[in-house]
Amino acid sequence: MTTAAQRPATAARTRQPDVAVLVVIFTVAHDRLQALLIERSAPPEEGRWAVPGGALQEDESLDRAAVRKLAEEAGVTDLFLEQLYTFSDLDHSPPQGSVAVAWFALADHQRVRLAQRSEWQPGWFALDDLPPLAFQNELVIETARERLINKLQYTDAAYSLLPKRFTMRELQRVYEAILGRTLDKRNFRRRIKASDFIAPTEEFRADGPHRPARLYRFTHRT
Amino acid sequence: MTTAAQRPATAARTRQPDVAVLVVIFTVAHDRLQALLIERSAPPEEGRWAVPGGALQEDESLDRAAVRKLAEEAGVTDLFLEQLYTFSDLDHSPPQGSVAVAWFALADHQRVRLAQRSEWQPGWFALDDLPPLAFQNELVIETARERLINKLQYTDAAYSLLPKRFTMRELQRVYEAILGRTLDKRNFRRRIKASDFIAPTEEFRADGPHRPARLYRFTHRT
DNA sequence: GCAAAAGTGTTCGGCGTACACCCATGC
DNA sequence: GCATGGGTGTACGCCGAACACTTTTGC
Repeated sequence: MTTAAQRPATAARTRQPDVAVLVVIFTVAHDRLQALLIERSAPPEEGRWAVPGGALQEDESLDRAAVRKLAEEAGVTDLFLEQLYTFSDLDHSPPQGSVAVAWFALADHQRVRLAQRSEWQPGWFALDDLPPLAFQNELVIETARERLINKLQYTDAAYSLLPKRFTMRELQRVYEAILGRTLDKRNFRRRIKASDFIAPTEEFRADGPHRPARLYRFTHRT
Repeated sequence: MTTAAQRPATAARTRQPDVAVLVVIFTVAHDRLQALLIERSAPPEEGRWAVPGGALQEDESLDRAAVRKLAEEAGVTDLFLEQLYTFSDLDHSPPQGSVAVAWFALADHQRVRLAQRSEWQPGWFALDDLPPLAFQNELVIETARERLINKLQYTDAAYSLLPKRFTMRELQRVYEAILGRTLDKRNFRRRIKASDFIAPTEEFRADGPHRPARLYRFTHRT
């Protein structure tokens, strides 16, 4: 026996389950980690909020479906997007077998342009202040948050949460919002500088009665 | 818009793609990391080998499908099994949209009882000596190997590769086979003992003209 | 000149790594 | 008594964490 992809026609007693793609879209705004949610204005689970998602379109690969969702809901492309986990039976209503492939994305809040619709309006919610969610989406979001915290330790994933030029302090605030704790300024700067993820520019930004801050850029992407 | 699981009937221009479950089953035998493969005795990809898998059965969740596959192919239950990644279009034959949810499992070689069939015979292959594979299964296996190496660093995943009682040397050989390099005996023992994954027993095993080895057991599982 | 945020160095403990010898046994 | 694998301790470099003061600017 082998996979359906490998031998589609011969397996006994199978069915073709629903396959959905979910995209947890994170941003950091007002020093808080936020997720994009959409209000369900019709049953089932009417009035609750849910992670953006939808069925796989015809002849569409998973990655392209995730990219499409991101463009549809947040009007952005070309940012951090990674597969998270594939959930089964999130609606836990027998008969079982529904499959939802969850992804998570990181978006610079300033660049996002939310979809405008008459129904199913989207909105940002801080992770520590989520509304009632549909379909066990708490689980999906929490899984995404854990992965994000992990990714942050050893990748430059944060590039996707900030504009092209940013100050060290802004970067630190992003890290603090995600990790949910304050960081020591000196240790943070040393660690980040040693990481090679970012490089200094010759630009500075003055925004108050204090010394202007040097601007940095990510080296790897954007 | 929301997930198919969440709103199955309304998405436009969707299809129900094939959903398969793949299980990469690893074992360590003869000091080598090996994977279970099945020979395809019919087209497509006849004569090539593939990771065990099959279509999701009716009303079956992904986890149960993976557990079932493991029992069918290797005759084992109750071992390390973790979702790996969900691949799209492994057969890369348009029309696209096939979905394969890959898992990986670790099995004690001594406990495995391979399925006996007239066709589609299974066999073990060392990872550094794989036969020609079907459907980009190299990618699946390599992804699994990377995850396994990672898991080994900070979990007790190896519990599933060894019998209930084992010597330090046996454990070290398992680690060495997976990591692909030799380890320092003293450092290995210190690190493992500090990890709390294992505990010493009062049993010893004598198997040659030398000092008998103390047997250990995993604390967390088995 | 003062308020406000930017920027910078040192100390310490834990952890991974390198490395060499004695111990218990079977024959 | 010797060959064979089991079993142990120390020194060092790196990294993350704790911690306080000086610099530059606007008003």
